[in-house]
Amino acid sequence: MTTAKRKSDSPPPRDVPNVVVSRLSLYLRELQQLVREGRATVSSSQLGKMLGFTDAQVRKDLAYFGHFGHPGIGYRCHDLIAEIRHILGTDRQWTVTMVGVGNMGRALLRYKGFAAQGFRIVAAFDIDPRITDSTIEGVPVHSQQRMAEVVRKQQIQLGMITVPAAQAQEVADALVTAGIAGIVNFAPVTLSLPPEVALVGVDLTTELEQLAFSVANRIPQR
Amino acid sequence: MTTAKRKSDSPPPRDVPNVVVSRLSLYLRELQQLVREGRATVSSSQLGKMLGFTDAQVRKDLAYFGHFGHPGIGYRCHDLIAEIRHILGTDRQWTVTMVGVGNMGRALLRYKGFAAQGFRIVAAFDIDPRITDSTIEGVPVHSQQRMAEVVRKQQIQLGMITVPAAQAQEVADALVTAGIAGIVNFAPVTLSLPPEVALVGVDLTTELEQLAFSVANRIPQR
DNA sequence: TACTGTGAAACGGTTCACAGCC
DNA sequence: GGCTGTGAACCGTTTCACAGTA
Repeated sequence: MTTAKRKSDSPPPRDVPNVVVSRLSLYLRELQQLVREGRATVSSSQLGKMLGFTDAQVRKDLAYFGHFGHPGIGYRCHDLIAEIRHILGTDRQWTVTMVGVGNMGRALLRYKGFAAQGFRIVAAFDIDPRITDSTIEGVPVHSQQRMAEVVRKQQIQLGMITVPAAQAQEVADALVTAGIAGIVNFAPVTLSLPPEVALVGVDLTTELEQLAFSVANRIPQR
Repeated sequence: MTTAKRKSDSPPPRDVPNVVVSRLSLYLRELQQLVREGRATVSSSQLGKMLGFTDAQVRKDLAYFGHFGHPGIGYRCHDLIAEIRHILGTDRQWTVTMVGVGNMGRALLRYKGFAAQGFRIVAAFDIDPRITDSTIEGVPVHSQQRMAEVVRKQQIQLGMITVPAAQAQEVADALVTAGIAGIVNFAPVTLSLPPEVALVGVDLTTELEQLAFSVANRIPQR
C-alpha cells in the first residue's frame, strides 16, 4: 500500500447512498479483471466506461470512503481492490450456510466463485432424510432441526435461503433464532425479519419480468 | 374487468422512473399471494406495508400507468394483477433459451416458477458433447453451433447466460447475432451489447457482498 | 368514512465544472 | 497534459397534503 489513505480507518461514513455500495461491488469485479490482464492503474473515466457510468460518479463513489486516487495517475488497481474489499468487509472470511439443498441450493454449493471473494459455505440444511448427514461438494448437509446448534457451534454469520416459497419465512425465523446476521433470500416471497438482521432478496422471476418490460417497450438500456 | 381503465391502452408512458418497474414485479408477487389467500381487494397502504413502502409510493407507481384504484375501496387484486401483467408484458408467453447447462443452468431449467409467469424455456445450449442432443426436464439441449438456427426457427426472444465468465461475452455476441431481444446474464462479468438488446445482470457474489457490507456496518435495512 | 390520484414541496443522487496536484 | 476530489447546480424520485370520489 502506498500513500492512499482512508478518511477514517474503522467507522465508515454514515451517509453513504445505498446504490454506491452496489456499484462498489462492480468496481471490484472490473478491477480484479484488470489485474488479471496485467494493468497497474486505471482512471475514473476508464473504469466508468467499462460499466457505463460517468467518471464523476466513479470518483464520487470512491471519495465517500477516502482519498484513494492519485492526480495525474488514476487509481492503482491493486491498492483499490484492497480498499474496496476492506470497505465491503470481504477482506476477511465470512462463514455462510445454505438452507434448502434442492436444485438451486446444490448449484450454489458447487459454484466456486464465492470462496474467491471470502465467502465460505461451511454447512447446509435440508429436511429430506435422503440427503441429510451426507456431504455435497465437501459441505456437510444437516437436518434442519440441528440448525440452531450447528449455526452457533460453527459461528455461521450469513445464510442463503433456497427452499420453496411456502417454507421460506419459517426457515428465516429459524435462522434468526439461531443468531444469523444476514440472509440472502432466493424464494419468491417477501420475508419479514427483525431490523437488525440484514436482508437481500434475489427473485429470478422478477429479473425476467424486468427484461420482458424493457423488450416489450423497446427501451435501449445503455 | 370492471371500471378500471388504462390511461392509453398500448403505448406506455415515456417517463416512467426505472425503479418503478422493479416495484411493479413485487406488487404482482404480493397480489398473487393475496389472491391465493382469498383476498378480493387491497389498499395502497396495506400493499405498501407488506413490502416496506409508503402508501403514496404505491399509488404513484400505479398511477403512472392508469387509474386502477377505486376510492373508498382500494384495488381489486384480480384486476390489478391483470393490469400489471399487461404492463410488464407477461400477459403473453415469452420464449426463453438457456446457454450453459452446468450446475446453475440445470437448476434454472428445473425451476418451475418461470412458467407460471409466462416464461417458457424452449431450448438450451452447451458445448459439452456428453449432454448436447439430450433432453433435460423436457428441454432439448443443442450444440452451441446450432444457436442461430434454433433461435430463429423457434423464434426465441430472451436468453439466460449461465456459462463461465470467460465465455459469457462470446455467447452474448452469438445470441445477439441470432436475433435475441434481451439477455439475463448470470456470469460475473460486464457484457457489452448493442443498445437495442435489453440486459439484466445478476451476480450472486455481488449480492453476498452487499449483505456483508450491511452486516459489517450494522445497518438495519428496514 | 375510507380510500385514490396528484400537484407541490422536500429529499437524495448525479452531473458539472473547476481548483489543486502530479 | 492528465487526473483526482468536491462544492454547487441540476434532475429524478419520494413524500406530503389535500381535493375528489364512492
